[in-house]
Amino acid sequence: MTKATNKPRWSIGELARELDITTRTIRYYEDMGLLSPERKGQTRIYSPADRVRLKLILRGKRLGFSLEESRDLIEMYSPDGTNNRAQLSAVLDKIEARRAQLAQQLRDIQATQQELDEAEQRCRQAMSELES
Amino acid sequence: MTKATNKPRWSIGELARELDITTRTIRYYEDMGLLSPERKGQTRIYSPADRVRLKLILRGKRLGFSLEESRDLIEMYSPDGTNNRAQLSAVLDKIEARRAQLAQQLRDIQATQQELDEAEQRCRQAMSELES
DNA sequence: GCATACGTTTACGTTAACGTAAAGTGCAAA
DNA sequence: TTTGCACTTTACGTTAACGTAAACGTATGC
Repeated sequence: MTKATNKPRWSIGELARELDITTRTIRYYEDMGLLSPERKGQTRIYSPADRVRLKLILRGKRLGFSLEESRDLIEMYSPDGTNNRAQLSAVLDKIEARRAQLAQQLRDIQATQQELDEAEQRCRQAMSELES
Repeated sequence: MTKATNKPRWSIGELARELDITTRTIRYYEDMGLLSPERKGQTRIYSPADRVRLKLILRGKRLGFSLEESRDLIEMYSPDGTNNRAQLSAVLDKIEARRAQLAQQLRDIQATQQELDEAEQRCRQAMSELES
């Protein structure tokens, strides 16, 4: 027996509103091969999986990734046509490389946070010294 | 008495080689108002402070910041023409906003790291199952 | 029947962040 | 002196990631 609960679907406009992007952007990601929603006639219909992929892309953008990089990442998550040992090994290498990049970004964030702390200190100091 | 030790200086080529960027890039940052090195005649001469600013820009790039954003950040670090209370208060607001963004990026990194962990698990699992 | 709202494709426009090439300057070694 | 290297300016070219506009289908309410 299959589940009776119909899975939720979204229109392009609904997703755009929810994620605060334009429909143009969503269609562009599809053109770039990052999404491939179902079609009901001409109209695009997005599944929960499509929505997840879209959110992953937006998360990548917040981290400064290019669409190409996000596509790469998402492909690592989904175990699709990766069957032979050489391919799996290549994926492991890619994962390791990404990990190194993320570690670098983490260090960069921490350094920036610390400098913001110091800047705030100096700022508050200047304000307190400003009171005659 | 002033320090007798002459402070180190760099040519544009030296900095480019050290930081693995092109001289074009460094000049572009100057055009955008992110750097303003001394000149000896026509030739640019970079101080340790210039070098720090350049490194800050590159760190910003690794975090996906635009040059505009990096310029903003660097201005927060250097307490230049910020004298009156309104300006200082505005800087504090900017600092807070940056902090929020960095916190979001940190969450994004952690989520990505975790998904990489899971992807690696599945990958290794697939490899072990591949041994007949 | 017609406006309104949503969807579609096609296509040209825009911006940031450089790349690349041309043409010239200044100095040091051969 | 000329060759070569590093520096300079000017200016046009390029790419990613969309924005924007035109022109068109389709359903829904009045």
